[in-house]
Amino acid sequence: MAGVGAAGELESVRVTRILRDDIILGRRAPGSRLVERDIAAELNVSRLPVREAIRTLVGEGVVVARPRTWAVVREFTHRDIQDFGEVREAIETLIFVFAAERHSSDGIARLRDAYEREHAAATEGRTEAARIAAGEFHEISAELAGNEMLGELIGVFVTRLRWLFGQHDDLLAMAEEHRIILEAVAARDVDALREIIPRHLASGQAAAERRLSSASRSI
Amino acid sequence: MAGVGAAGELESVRVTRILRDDIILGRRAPGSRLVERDIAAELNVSRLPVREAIRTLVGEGVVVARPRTWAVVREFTHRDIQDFGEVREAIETLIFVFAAERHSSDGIARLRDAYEREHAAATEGRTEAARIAAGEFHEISAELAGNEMLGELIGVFVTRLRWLFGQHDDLLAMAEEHRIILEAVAARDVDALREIIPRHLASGQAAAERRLSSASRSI
DNA sequence: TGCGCTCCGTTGGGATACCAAACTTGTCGT
DNA sequence: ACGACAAGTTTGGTATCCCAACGGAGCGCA
Repeated sequence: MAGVGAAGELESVRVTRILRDDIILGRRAPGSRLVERDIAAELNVSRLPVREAIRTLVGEGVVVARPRTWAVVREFTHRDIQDFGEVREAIETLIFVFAAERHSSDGIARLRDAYEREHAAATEGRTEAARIAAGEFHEISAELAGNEMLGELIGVFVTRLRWLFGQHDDLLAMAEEHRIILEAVAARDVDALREIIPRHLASGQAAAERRLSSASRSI
Repeated sequence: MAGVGAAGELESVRVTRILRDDIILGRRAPGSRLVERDIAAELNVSRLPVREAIRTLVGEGVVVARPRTWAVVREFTHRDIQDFGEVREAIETLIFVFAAERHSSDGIARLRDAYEREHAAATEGRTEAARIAAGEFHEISAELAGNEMLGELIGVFVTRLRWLFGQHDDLLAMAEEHRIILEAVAARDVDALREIIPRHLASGQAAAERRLSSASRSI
């Protein structure tokens, strides 16, 4: 059965996406088991794509696997969130500073477009759309930074980011912060950015901490 | 034949290490094909561990794989090296600054030990030993930084690092730079570090650029 | 000569069956 | 209550088989 997945998409990619979404959306709780054979049965695929998917998610840092036992959805501690925040601050600062120094006018237009879509969605209460646009805001910024390694780096961390910080409550506040960042990038005001970014991230940090507390288990 | 690998080590890990070393040591040239079946035959394993290994190396950024074709050893451009250098500067600065702020006296002792071994090896012309000690210097620093995410980040980049920057010619100069860093970390002199690190990395950068030129092919 | 197209061998992605090693877990004895 | 042991579970790996997609060589056409 199944046989061919859908439209040329690799099964392993499909499975990865499904599991990743399950984790990010909380359908698979931190600490819950990821049993290859069970997941394979659920999704009507063999163990192979599931294995690939789990490896990928381990690489993305949201799954923990020890040899010869089941993998589990990673349980983050307050400490992890704090550590992650520190690293994130350095990376995001780098991105926006580079973006400020190197952007083209066309790039700024795209960034502004993403912001405006985010703002509109946030205003109208379209939660999901606002989050997607906010994500694009960051993606475009990484692109404007003109450093592909930075893009790869983000790629490794983006799942964790979405998982831990995807719950930013106050969408309007986030959009407003993005507006401020946007203007600073457009004005190539590096000094302002070095001050703004840490504050911007701090608010998401607080949301992540709260989220962890409410769902508290782990260590 | 083969059957059991060695002492509990997973085959996929063993294969990964072999391929990684092949790449880092130049036994597999940039652009050369990594054909699952061939490698499996060479190493007397099935295709699965080879697949895992290739995936891992893709994650480490030294192999490029597109669906349904052979993977190739990544070809780095001057641009890639420069981009990587920029990112590395930010990360390493973060590491040493955190290490300076948070280290214990015990940690400094270990760092000093690594430096002294590096210096001794460099003085006596023991190239390999000097490089290993230099690597440990960085590892210990990352540990002292007290941020596990930073450790994970380094883990993703360390292979690339070893590959691109592993050819630092002047071992004595590198050891001397590490001494300066060591003293700054010990003295918790963050400002000095923010000035030192970029200079430290620039010398390795130059070596990497030279290396790429001499082995020039690629784009 | 130079360009595009087709065809075929190659190659990875996946399915299936099976086995060994090792991790979990529950039980039993002290 | 606690530890050793046994049984069940789960992954890691091997061996095959099949298929779709890719790469390249060769062909034909302009």
